[in-house]
Amino acid sequence: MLSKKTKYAIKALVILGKNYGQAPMQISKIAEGERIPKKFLEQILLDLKNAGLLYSKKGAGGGYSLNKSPNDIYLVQVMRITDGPIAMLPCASLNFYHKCDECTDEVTCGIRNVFIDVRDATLKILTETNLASVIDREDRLIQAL
Amino acid sequence: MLSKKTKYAIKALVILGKNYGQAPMQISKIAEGERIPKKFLEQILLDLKNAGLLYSKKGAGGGYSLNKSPNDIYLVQVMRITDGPIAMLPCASLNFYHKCDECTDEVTCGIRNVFIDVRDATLKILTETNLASVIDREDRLIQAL
DNA sequence: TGTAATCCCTACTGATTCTATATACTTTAT
DNA sequence: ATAAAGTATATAGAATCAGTAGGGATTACA
Repeated sequence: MLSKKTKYAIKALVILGKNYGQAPMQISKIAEGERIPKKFLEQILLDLKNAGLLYSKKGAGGGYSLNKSPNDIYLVQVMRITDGPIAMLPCASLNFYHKCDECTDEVTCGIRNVFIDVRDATLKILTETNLASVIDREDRLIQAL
Repeated sequence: MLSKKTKYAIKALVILGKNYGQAPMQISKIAEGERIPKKFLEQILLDLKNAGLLYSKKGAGGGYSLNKSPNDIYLVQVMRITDGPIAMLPCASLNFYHKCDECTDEVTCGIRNVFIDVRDATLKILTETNLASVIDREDRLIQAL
């Protein structure tokens, strides 16, 4: 399961993606619109900013905006910032690898082998899906109604 | 991430798969071989038994064995027994669906839409991979050395 | 028939992680 | 100045995870 942190992060980024090119948007506005606890969202957006995804402006009239185009922010980046590994096993992770405590020979581990396939399948989608794509999906879903 | 419970469950099932057709195997033997805490493994095997995957025999000379062929036990079943949902979002789960607290309209949610795709990609592998396949992967990995 | 081996079942506990909340500080526009 | 924002760190309650404990029930076998 995604943590709420990651879910909130993606939701906020989608909102900011829809707002791309316009004036910065305040945390409180996003928090209210998406029904996310404001102080929690503050931390999350700060993480995303420190990771380079967001630009922020302090003071009156300040707020957050995307630091790059919605076409250049992929879900996989967000998830790695907020949740860490994509893989379901530590020994199958590309960016957060570590050995399983109890495992004696990971090279010939069939379980790891399967979960590397699962990771690759997941990664394929998450590295292809950017914010623009998520927004586009929403547009299509609305059209379909 | 998979819970350790699920990882242990799969490991134990793979061992029992390799032992399929032979005499039942004791918890302690599996626990030692796979370096899994014995009392923890007891609980896990009990769950798998109650779910119909294992047969058990009490008393001296007793133990556990698979209740069906390694060809008929799929990873998706095991994971649903021990970890629950496969999907990364509750609102994207087939077997453990529930609504996201903060979500106002899940039908047009682009995030959900993406994670349904992720779920399907994951599910494709997990519903195709059975214990026999995991064992086969191990054989191939050993051959490749 | 007794005893050791084995699985069965429930309760409990310590550690960790998650989901926030609290408090105070810094920067900026007006 | 003052108010509106983001920045930063600490704290806390709840939930979950990972394992432990202790006994109970069943069975094989001497």
